[in-house]
Amino acid sequence: MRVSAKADYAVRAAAELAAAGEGPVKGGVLAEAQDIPLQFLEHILLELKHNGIVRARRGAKGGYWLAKPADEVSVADIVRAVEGPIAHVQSTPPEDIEYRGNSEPLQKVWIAVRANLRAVLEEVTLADLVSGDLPTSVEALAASPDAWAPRS
Amino acid sequence: MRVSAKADYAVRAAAELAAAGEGPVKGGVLAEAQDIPLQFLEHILLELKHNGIVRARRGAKGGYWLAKPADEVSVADIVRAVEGPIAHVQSTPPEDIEYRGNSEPLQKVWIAVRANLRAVLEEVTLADLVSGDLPTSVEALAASPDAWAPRS
DNA sequence: CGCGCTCCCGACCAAAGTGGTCGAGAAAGT
DNA sequence: ACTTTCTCGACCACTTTGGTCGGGAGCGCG
Repeated sequence: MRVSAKADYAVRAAAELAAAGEGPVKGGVLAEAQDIPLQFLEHILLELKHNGIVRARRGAKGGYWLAKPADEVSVADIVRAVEGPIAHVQSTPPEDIEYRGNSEPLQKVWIAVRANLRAVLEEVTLADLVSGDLPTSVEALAASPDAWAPRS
Repeated sequence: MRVSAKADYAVRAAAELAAAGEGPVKGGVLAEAQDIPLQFLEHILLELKHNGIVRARRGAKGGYWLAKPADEVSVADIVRAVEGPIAHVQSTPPEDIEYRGNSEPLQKVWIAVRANLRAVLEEVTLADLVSGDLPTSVEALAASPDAWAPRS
C-alpha cells in the first residue's frame, strides 16, 4: 500500500510536461525542475512513452511532450504505466480472488479499496494538477484535518 | 499500490480467529482453514502478537486468540501491523513531502488517496467480516459494477 | 517428573522489486 | 560531420517478498 519513488517521479515529470504545453522539453530540464536523478528519469520517461503517455524526439531540439491533452491524462494512467495495475492482491486482480470460510466478504473490501483509489487517481488529471484546481471531491477529502493526521 | 500476500493472509487468519470466539485456535487449524503455508503463517501471527492484535499460549491446549473484541479491530490495524504505514510515498508520510513547481498540488492528491484508503480499511472490523455485514459505505462502493471492472 | 504439543524466533534462501548508474548506440538538427 | 538528446540493455547494491528449516522455550497432562 505504498507509492514508489518511480510513480511519484513519473507524475511530477508529467505535470511539468503539462505545464510546458506544446514544445518538446529536454529530460535535463525536467530532472532539474523536479529534482529527479536524470538517468533514472530517462528510464521512467521511456516507460511512459511505451505506454503512449508521452512522445519524444532526439537531437538538438529534441525532448519530451505529452501524447494527449493534459486534461485527458489522469494520475491513474501514469501510475499504471510505471507500477502496473492498481490494488492487486497477491498479484491478482481483486475480482479474481476466491476466499473460503470466514474471510469470504474480504473480497468486497479489496474491491472497495480499489474503487476508492480509483475515485481519486482516475479523477485527477494533469491539467488539474498544474492549474492547482483539483476536483471538488478530492479537494473535500484533502480538506479534512483528519486526512493530514499520522496513523489516526 | 498493491496488497501483499502477508497482509491478505493476516486479515484472513484474524477473521478466522474472530469467528472462533473465545478458545485458543491452533496455527495448523488456521492454516488449513484459509489455505496458508503454516510456517509462514506463524511468522505473521507472531507479528500480530507483537503488535497487540492477538495473544497466544503454547503447549497442548495452546493456540491463538484475539487480544481485543472483534468489533474493535479494524482491517487497517492488521494491515499496518504487517505492512507498516499505509500510503507512504517514497517511504515518507504524505504530509511530510514537499513539492516544487508544477507538482505542488500533488501532495493533496496523496493525502486524498490515504484518506480514501482509510475510509475503507479503518471502517471495516473483523466483526463485520465474519458477520458478512459490511458498513453501508463500503457495501455501496462494492455494489457498483464499475468497481468490479478491470482497468476501466 | 517427563513428555508431547505448540508457539517462538532467528537463520537461511531464491526470486523479484527499488532506486539507481554506466555506456554504447541511433535519430535529429545545424 | 558533429553535437545534442533520446534509446535501451546491462549492471549494481540493497530491500522486500514469500517462503522453509531447525532448534528452543513454555504449557498442560498423565
